[in-house]
Amino acid sequence: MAEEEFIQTPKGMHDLTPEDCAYFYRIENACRRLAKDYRFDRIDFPILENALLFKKGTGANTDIVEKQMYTLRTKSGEVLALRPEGTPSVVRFYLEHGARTWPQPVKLWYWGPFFRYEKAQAGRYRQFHQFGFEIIGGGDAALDAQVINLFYRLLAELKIKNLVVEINSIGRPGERETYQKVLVKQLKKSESELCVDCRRRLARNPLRILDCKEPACQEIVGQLPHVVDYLSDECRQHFQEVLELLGELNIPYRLNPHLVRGLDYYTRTVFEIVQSDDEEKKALVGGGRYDGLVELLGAPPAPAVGAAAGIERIVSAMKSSGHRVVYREKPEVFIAQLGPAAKKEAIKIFEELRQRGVKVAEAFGRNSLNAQLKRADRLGVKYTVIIGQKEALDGTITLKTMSTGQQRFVKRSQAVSLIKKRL
RNA sequence: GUGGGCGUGGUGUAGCGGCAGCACAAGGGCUUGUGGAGCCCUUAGGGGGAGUUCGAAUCUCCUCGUCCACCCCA
Repeated sequence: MAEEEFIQTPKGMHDLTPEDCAYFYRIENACRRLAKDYRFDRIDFPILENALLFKKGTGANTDIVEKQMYTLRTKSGEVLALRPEGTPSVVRFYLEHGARTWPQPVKLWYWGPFFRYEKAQAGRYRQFHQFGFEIIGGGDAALDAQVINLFYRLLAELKIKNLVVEINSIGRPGERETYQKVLVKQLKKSESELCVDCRRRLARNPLRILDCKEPACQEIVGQLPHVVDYLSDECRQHFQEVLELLGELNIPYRLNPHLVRGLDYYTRTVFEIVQSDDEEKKALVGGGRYDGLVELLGAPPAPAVGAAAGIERIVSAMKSSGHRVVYREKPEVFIAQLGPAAKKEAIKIFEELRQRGVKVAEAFGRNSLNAQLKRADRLGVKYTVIIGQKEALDGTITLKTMSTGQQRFVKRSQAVSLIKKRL
């Protein structure tokens, strides 16, 4: 590729090509539209945050914080982190801007790059993009349903096929602990039959054993009680209500008793929206309720629910669903010119047409008419305006209809309105 | 973080120890002012570094990147 060392993107970082940008733009437009409809306000927050925000918020023992966070120390000794996710920042924003005094609940959305130091794979990058929708200050099950609904409609609008909402409730911390204890007790009995990883998980993160893929483990897991059996009446009812509302909204969901999310702050509802084409299950959206996070970050408690979507993953899902985004509009008219006097005229007529809303293309950097017409043909324009020395002197243009090859002289003064009329 | 696969012009690929080839794309020409078909020409390549060898894209090692699985997650 290069004689000398060629500098490439760092591992796991990627460029967005014009095509990628077109997809991003398409997705962002859909977000904006739905944000408007569901009354979410857009915010942005810094890419660098105090590292403590994530240690406290996301959880110091989560993989995201423990292993995947880019942290750095500034010259003055502050410890900052490249944001690995958005939710703690949204809560920080809520507190820092006194949004507790705004009409509740506060509905916010964001969009931007996030960073996690992990081994890159398809759909998993070190710099990736997410958008998220969060509702803070409301505990009603209808809000859980609204968040799920919003993301589901968004993906459906982007024509992504085979969408399913996977949902579970993990209750409140106390209930989860009780469940976890039961789990550990039961699993200890058959510890020797578990895989190596799961034996390790038993001590560190027993809930993770639930979605181990080893057949031996799955068999054992199949006989275990579910979290939902350990929920308080309140939580169970909340969950029931969420499910009923999803039913009312005709959202296809699948109860997944093994769905446990990796972040500490989740309570009650947890969900993912997955695209499942033959065997492969790709999570496009993940989220849930996090009633404890506001308090965890040092404010009077406020319930909240939200979710985030991986934009790169949505793009690949759109592509695999056959949704192609056109990133360059087809022009209607091409301006070809020959000679310096003609070029002056050409650049003016280009501008006049553009101002009249005509989609116009040119190749001013090219001087052979042959090459210009070739370009016009490739672009598939309906008309080509040809201006040469002769036209420039006569005050005319040549208007060529590409499909038939016919051409006629038109007075320069009438050219623009004539073209406009004939398109 | 662990294990494995793969890196050849811009893109997709062939050759598998002996002249680096093809297709598409791009630019130019055949046509000094006329596109589409055709023909011709041009640009451009083995990720990087060491080693083995008379000779390496091809074998070995290192390194970088990428992909897959695990892990985790968006």
